[in-house]
Amino acid sequence: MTLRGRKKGEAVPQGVVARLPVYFRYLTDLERDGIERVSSAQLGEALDFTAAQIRSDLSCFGSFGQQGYGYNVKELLQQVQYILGLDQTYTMILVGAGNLGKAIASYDSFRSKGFEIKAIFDIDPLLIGNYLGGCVIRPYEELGSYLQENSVDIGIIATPKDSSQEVCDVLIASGVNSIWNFSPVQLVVTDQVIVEHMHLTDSLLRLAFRINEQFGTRSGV
Amino acid sequence: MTLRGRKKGEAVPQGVVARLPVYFRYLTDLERDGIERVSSAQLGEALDFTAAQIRSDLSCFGSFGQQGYGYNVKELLQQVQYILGLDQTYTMILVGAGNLGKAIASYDSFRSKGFEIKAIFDIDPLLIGNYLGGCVIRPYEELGSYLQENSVDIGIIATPKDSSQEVCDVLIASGVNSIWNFSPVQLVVTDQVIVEHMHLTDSLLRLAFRINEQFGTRSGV
DNA sequence: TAGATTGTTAATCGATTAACAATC
DNA sequence: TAGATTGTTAATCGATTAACAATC
Repeated sequence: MTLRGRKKGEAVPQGVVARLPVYFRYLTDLERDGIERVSSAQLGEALDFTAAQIRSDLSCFGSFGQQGYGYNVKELLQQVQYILGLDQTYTMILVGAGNLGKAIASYDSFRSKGFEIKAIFDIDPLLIGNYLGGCVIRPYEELGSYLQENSVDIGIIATPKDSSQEVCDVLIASGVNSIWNFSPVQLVVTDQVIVEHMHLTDSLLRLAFRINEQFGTRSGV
Repeated sequence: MTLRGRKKGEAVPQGVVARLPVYFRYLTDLERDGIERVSSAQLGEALDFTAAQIRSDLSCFGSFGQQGYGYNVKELLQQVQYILGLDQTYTMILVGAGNLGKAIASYDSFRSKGFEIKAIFDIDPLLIGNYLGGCVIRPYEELGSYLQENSVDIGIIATPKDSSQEVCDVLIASGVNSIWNFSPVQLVVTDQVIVEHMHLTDSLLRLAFRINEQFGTRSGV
C-alpha cells in the first residue's frame, strides 16, 4: 500500500508533517493515561492548535472521527502510527561515534518505535572495537563493504562537519537514500534522497534571535 | 537598541527566523573561503531558496545590498550576526547530564559563538562531582539556590521526560525565561517564556513519514 | 430527540514569487 | 554608459480558520 492512507496523490504539506509527531506523542500519553475519547477541540487546547487545523490535518489521511463523539484515542493513535510508518521497522547505521553519536546510539526510545541501529562507524582508532548501544564500533573504511552486504533504511551522520558531505556521498552511492543529519552542514543531494536535518546550532541561534526579539536589550552583555 | 535593526514593530515571520541561521552558516563558509561578494541569486542557488525570498527575508531588517553589486559577504555576515544577537554573550545552565546532556556540554561550537554553559545539574549521585565540559556536575537540589545567585539567560533541559516539566517550572520560577528543551515533552509555559524544542524523536518520525510518502512500500519490513 | 462534534467548503490570512523601477 | 542587481510592490499561491450541513 503506497499511499499510506492518503486520500489523493498530492504531497502532504510541510506543516502537517511537522505536526504529526506531536499528535503521536500526545495520543500516546492519552492512551497511557487510559483516556478513551478526545475531541479536536480538546486536542487543540492541549497542543495549542485550533480545532479546525487538527481536523483539517487528519482529513489529509482519511476520516477517523465520529460526529458528536470525537475520536477514539486508541484507534486514532493506531491510525497516526500507521500514517507515520510506525507499523514497520527501520534499519539504521550511525557514522560518527563522538559525543553526539554516543547520545544517539544510547537513546532507547528509537528502538522501541522500530528504529534499530545495526552498525556504527568511526575513523578514530581509539574508538574502534568499543561497544556502544549494543553495537561494536567499526572502522570507517568498512562502511562501503558493509553497505554492499546489508540493507540499510536510514543513515545517521554525526561526524564533524568537514567529513559529513563525503560520508553522505558514500551512503548515497551505496543506495542509502534517507539521511538523518546531525552535522552543521547543508548536505548536497539529489531529489531522490531524503535528508532530515537535526541542527543543534541552528536551533540555538533561533532561540537567541527570539530572546532579542522579545526581550530587547539583555542583561548579561 | 530594542529592535535589532528591525524596520517596523511587526513580528518576524517564523519562516524568516528559521532561515536566518542557514544564512549565517553559509555566509560564515563564504567568508572563510575568502569570497568577497555574493548576490541573492547565488545565495538562492546554493541554499535552494529563490533569490526573491532571500531579498525579502533580509529586507525585514534593513537594506544591506547594493544594486548591480549584490552583498558584501563580510558586511552581510556581520549584519546577520547582529540580527541573531551574536554580538552578545549568553549564560546557560544544563539540567540533566545523561548521554544527551554530555553531548550538549561537550559541543564546542556553542561556546565559540558566545553561548557558555556555567553550571550543570543532575540527580544521579554517581554523576555529581564529575566534570563535564569544564563544569562540575552539581546536585539538582542546588538548582534553585544557584539561580538565586546567578543570572542565567538560557536553561537547557536534557532530563528524562517525566522530570522535564518540573525542571521547567523551577527554571521559570527562578526567572529563567528562555528554555532549550531536548526532552520529548510539550512543555506548558506562559506567553512570556520562550521555548525552543529540539525533539530527536519527532525529527526521526518526520523522516519515517517522508520515506513512506516518497518510496511507498519499503524493503526491510 | 437534543446536543455535540465531525469533515469539508468558503473566506481569510499570510507567505512566496514575479516583475520592475531605481540605481550602483 | 550598459549591465547587473537591489529593495519593494503587486500578483500568486498555499495554509489556516470560520462556518455549517451532515450525522452520530
